[in-house]
Amino acid sequence: MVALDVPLNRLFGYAIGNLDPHVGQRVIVPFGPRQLSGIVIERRSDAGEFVGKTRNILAIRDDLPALPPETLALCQFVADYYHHPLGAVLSSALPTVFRNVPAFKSPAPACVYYAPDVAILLAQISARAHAQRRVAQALEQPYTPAALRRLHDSGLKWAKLWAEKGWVQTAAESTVLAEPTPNLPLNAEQATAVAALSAAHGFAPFLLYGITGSGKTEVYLQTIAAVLGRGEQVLVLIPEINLTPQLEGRFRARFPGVQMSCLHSGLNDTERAVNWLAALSGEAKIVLGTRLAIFTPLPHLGMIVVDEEHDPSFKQQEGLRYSARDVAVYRARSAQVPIVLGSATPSIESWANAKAGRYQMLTLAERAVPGAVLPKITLLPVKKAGLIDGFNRMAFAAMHEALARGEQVLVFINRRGYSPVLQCGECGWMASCKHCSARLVLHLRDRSLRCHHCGFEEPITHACPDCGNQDLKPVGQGTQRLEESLATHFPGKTILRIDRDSTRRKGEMDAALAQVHSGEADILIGTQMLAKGHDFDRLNLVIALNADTGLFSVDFRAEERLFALLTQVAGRAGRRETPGEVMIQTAFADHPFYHQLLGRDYAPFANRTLIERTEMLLPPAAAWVLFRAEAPDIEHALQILQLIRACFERLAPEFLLPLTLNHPVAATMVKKAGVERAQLLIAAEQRAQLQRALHQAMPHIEVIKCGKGRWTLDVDPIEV
DNA sequence: AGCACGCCGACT
DNA sequence: GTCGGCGTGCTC
Repeated sequence: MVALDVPLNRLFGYAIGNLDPHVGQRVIVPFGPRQLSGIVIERRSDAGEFVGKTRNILAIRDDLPALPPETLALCQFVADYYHHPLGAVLSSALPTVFRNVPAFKSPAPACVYYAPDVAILLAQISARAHAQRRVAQALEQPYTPAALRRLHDSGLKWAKLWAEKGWVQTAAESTVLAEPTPNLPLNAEQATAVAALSAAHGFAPFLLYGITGSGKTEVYLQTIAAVLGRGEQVLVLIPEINLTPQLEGRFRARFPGVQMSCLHSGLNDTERAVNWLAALSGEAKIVLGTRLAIFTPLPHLGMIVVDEEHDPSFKQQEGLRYSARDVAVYRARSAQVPIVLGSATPSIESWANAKAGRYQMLTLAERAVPGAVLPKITLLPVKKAGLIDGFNRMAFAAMHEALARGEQVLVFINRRGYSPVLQCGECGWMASCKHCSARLVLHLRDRSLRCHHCGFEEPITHACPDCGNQDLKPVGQGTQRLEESLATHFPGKTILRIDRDSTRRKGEMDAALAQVHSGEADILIGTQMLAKGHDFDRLNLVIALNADTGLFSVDFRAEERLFALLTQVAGRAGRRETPGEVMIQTAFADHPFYHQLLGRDYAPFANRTLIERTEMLLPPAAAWVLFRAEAPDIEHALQILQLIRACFERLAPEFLLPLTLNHPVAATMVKKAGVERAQLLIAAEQRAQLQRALHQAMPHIEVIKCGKGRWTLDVDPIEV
């Protein structure tokens, strides 16, 4: 029986001929008129019902090792739980080389570049070649070609050039010579956490709840040292952000003699395959990667770490909609190893598990740097009359003071473009997208109106199409407009805007960050992109605008995400000894949310949120699945969902009774990229009840004829 | 998902 | 007379 990447929820049986395929091996099989690459799932002695219909396996691909049974079992679990065909799960879980019919050729062994004496190298490089100097400085530590390329587009080219001249040396990756960076001293809480984690054995889930700057990474590093000491492998999952190189660097510096495999979106297929194979063979002791890395085969797995476990990027939002965090917990249980979920703002799901005693909570409430204090948070009211270009006067005053002290200021606004709405002053018409039920965003820089949902773009309209009025007004504020108004208020100051528009091209983000670090920029304007991880030495004042938009969302998880976001934004201020200051402009200063944010303690917020969820039977107090349908018109989409709902209604009472069957409704944004969308929510108190019902209903749902429409299933959706 | 087969409109 | 539109149906 072979699993193939086709959207059919079954395996396909083939005759083996004179071949001897093993379970887990990759085979090439005929499938209709084409040839596909598949994975052997099972060997059966009887041909059973397929007598006369079976065709022969064409070839066994032994260029890649067979998948170990644990990996197959993990994929089978994911296929069952997320109701996705096993072949499709395998296809998204494995490196692309497994999908291709041509054989995989292993590339030349990896090497690293390093400068034995950085001073000599730097002396050869012009003082004005900032980028080259940055790369040269980095070569104090050994760098792989991939890491060099990430450092700078031409990083590898320069390193090769310097190697020819003898200033830089190469070595096989495994023979690295650097001294490990020393362990940082632990405070009492960190020491307790490291001791508990290092001593854990068997399946033991931990929630490492540590405030920003409490030194969670150091806890991971010292725990990992203990696991490596036992000769076991460690899997570290991290969110999908551009911080992988920093973390990778820190790990490599701490464990210089230890082979480490990175698996993230910055790698090409070959690099990915090589790292994956190193993990499978057991050579790589540390695997550091984004959500996809959860499927990496690890014969000697000893521990799993999920850093920033609350981060939404652990949930894949298309195709196989799995949660890498949840799969990680399942994997830790089946492999009987400890797992650490770390966060300053844990997901309410994990919080509930800790409160119920299913996870052991480890708390880091102190900042790791002695004497470092938490930033002071102030709420500034937004009263229309008192605002200057969207700013409260106090915010301006604070900015003036900070700039006068020679510090940097970060203004955080989660809205790019010039203004989110272009409106007619006469009749109230607003520019909206042809293909989506959404407003067009005004981008003055390239004189366009753009849809942030489908990418539609058109030139700015100068007269109202409804009433002909020529006085169209931009309403509201985006990053570009903010940049413009701050330029007039702070003449002579360098303003740097960092959003998706200003960092679209490769390398622009790094260049912008370098500009911040070199001190060239005085005022930073940033969106979400800037909220995570980046440390700026001279930044002590952060101002957050329009935070309220997250407060009254239709999505019940919006508050939780806003808390995490503002905590991260606040983390940018005063990372060193100087206390930072965070000013949040809000029209709802009395809201309990802000009350708890000001307390700077996530626990009361999480506890209140958990009580609310329990009272309202929302996750994690209930299990949810969401069917989404899309079609050229909304009626068609709703009708598909109605047919799906009917499949549940026909279930036997033992399956039907535990369910809450809602009715199909139009999606919050009905129309997106030209298709109309609807959704159907089905809930139950227990995940298991929901799963049992789904397994009963799916065979009937799969045969529904959808015409021009289509449906998808999202188990444990995180966005509704 | 692909890819074939199949049955009706506008073209050299 | 054909080229080609995309509806339907199958893949061990």
